[in-house]
Amino acid sequence: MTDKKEQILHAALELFASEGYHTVSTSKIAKKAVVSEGLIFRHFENKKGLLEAILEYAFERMGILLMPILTEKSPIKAIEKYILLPFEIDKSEYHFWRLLFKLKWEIEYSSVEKMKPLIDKLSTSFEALNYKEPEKEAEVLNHIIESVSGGILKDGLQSQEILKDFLLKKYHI
Amino acid sequence: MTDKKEQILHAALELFASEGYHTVSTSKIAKKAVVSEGLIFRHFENKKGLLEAILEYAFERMGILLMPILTEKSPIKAIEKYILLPFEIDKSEYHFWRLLFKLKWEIEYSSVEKMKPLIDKLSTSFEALNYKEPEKEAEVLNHIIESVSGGILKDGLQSQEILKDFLLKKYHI
DNA sequence: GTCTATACGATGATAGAC
DNA sequence: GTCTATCATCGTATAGAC
Repeated sequence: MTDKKEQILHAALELFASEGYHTVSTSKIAKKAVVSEGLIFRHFENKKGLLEAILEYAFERMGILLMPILTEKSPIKAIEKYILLPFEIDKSEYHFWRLLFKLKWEIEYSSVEKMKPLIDKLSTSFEALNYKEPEKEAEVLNHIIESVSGGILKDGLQSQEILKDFLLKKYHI
Repeated sequence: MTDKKEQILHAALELFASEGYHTVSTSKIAKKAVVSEGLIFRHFENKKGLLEAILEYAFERMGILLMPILTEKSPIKAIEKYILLPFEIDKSEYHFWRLLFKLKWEIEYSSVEKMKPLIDKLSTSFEALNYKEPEKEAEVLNHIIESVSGGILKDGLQSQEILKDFLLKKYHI
């Protein structure tokens, strides 16, 4: 993070995440990153290019976060890990994930595609556990975790924490 | 909708819903409404005032939509009605609800408060049906429907329709 | 109630020097 | 790689005439 390009990326991430892409000006980003505004356009073609660089990084991070679930051999453990996911996110990364939730409605990106491997994993896990309709169980659990995650990012961990044990019990964990 | 004020409201709703509050300019709204830009500021103090007028209307509409659930005597029917809600929304009103989903992340408004009566209703319904932890069941169902609704608004009805019967079965309806 | 004209700051982006 | 200076355009908002 000693590099100015990194500084820009970092400042933009925080600002986009907390205030949204359209509301944040390049001038504001430059000030926060303590660089000249022009530099932003040298490193990234334009404002949208800056956003895309951040998104790329974000998706990479999401992949890393999901990896332990995708590689989990035990079906019950895979489901457990997914349920616990939103409750164990580090607070320092909230703004990071908030950005993805915000952008899902602000710009068009196919979250469906990105989540496909996860849904598949959950689906085979439920299948291994003899659930009647594993794909649908996977979709529903995904919906629950998605909305719980949104709740945590909007209103804080404590707003959802009571659901943690309840969900684990619900899925017999 | 013969009134120019109505025309502005209508145009702004459509534009905000499809493109977001911050991206849409007052000039664009004026063009779509076929009125002068200045008129917007006569009827509504400023752009934010216009948004608030729309939001007020939106919350009123949400109240109307939820009313049949809140007044439903049969607990099982109340739950059924709530599950069916996102699947039965008229396509012509999609942009309307999309606006609320978008704004939840774009500006700050307490969706939690607005949903309180619904959660309470679901909670007492689950209680009447002898569920062990009715409040939590209510929260989880609310999460499911919230995320399913989001899916429908983003990717269309058909993306979620397979879950309709599954959810009804899941809640023994 | 409605329109035209306009003020004026902010914004994304570029050019050129170091 | 980085900064300063600058620009054209857009965006919100106001004033005044009809």
